[in-house]
Amino acid sequence: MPAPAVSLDELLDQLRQHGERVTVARRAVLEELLDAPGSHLAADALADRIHDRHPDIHLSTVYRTVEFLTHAGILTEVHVGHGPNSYHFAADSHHHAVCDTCGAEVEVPSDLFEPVTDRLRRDYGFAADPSHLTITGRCAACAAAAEPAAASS
Amino acid sequence: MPAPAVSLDELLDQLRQHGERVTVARRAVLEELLDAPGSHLAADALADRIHDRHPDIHLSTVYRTVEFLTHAGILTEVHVGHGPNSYHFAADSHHHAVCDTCGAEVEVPSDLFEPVTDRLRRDYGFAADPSHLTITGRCAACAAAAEPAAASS
DNA sequence: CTTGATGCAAATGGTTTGCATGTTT
DNA sequence: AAACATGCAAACCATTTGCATCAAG
Repeated sequence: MPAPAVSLDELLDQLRQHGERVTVARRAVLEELLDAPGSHLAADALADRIHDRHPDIHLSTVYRTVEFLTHAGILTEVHVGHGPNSYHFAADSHHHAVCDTCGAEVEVPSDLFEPVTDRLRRDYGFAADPSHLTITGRCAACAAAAEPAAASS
Repeated sequence: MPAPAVSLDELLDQLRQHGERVTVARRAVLEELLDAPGSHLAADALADRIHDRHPDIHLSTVYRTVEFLTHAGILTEVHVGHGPNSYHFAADSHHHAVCDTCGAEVEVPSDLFEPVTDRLRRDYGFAADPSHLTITGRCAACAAAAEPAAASS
């Protein structure tokens, strides 16, 4: 289980050192993300959690904050096939495989795409950034349920 | 250059054989996709092209049509990082690497993700379907422009 | 005090949907 | 004629933005 690679204080210091302001919203976003299961949340879900303690923090602020933190290199924005984007710490590099059928998420190591990025660089000079990627498909359970016939003999 | 793997008539027959109706919109969508550069278009662009000959075909119909054709197994829906989804023939399997900076698209062979899908299956039992994936990053030109310093020595 | 972040509401872009009508079979 | 696809307008969702206000430095 990948523990958060950094602490809240470290992150806030990192901001201050770059001359960026530490605001309630920024602290709140980082806090919630730090103790989110899997450390990744969509803006919507993030706002919901933040509202428990800071009912005044607006969803648009959450959007602006994750955008800011992403540009600051602290967060990574992940594009999930359909569904909203989600955010996790850039330091905690990993990918997700999301089941189209049941929505289950499998966390996969960050080097999964190495063969892909290597080949893209070698063959096309393309510097791929797979950090935004989410793989879709069928999880083990759903795959088994979907093709019971194919499992025989 | 990957020529269309199937002809319009074959596709229409395929529909008829499954008891599905052949309509003006379906024919139009298939026609435009067949002669689109790279054989992939977003719903919006698809509608624009269709409007040249069929100004009456509504954008929502295009959406319903590509959805239908996707479920019918004829098209594949591709999720591009930001930007709208695009559609291409399922038979013409390939992926795209899209440059974050200039928007250039590199077409890459369909087996690119094989190491990824293999590993997901082996390690997680996850039946990945990479056909919807688009890789983002920097194309050769933009990567070179972005890091001139790193190229020295 | 100055710059920059936030709340709110309203706009945006992509996509979906309800319903009456038109088309395919 | 029956079933289904379509046009249109309106709804929807995720996200962005303008602007006046507020807070961090």
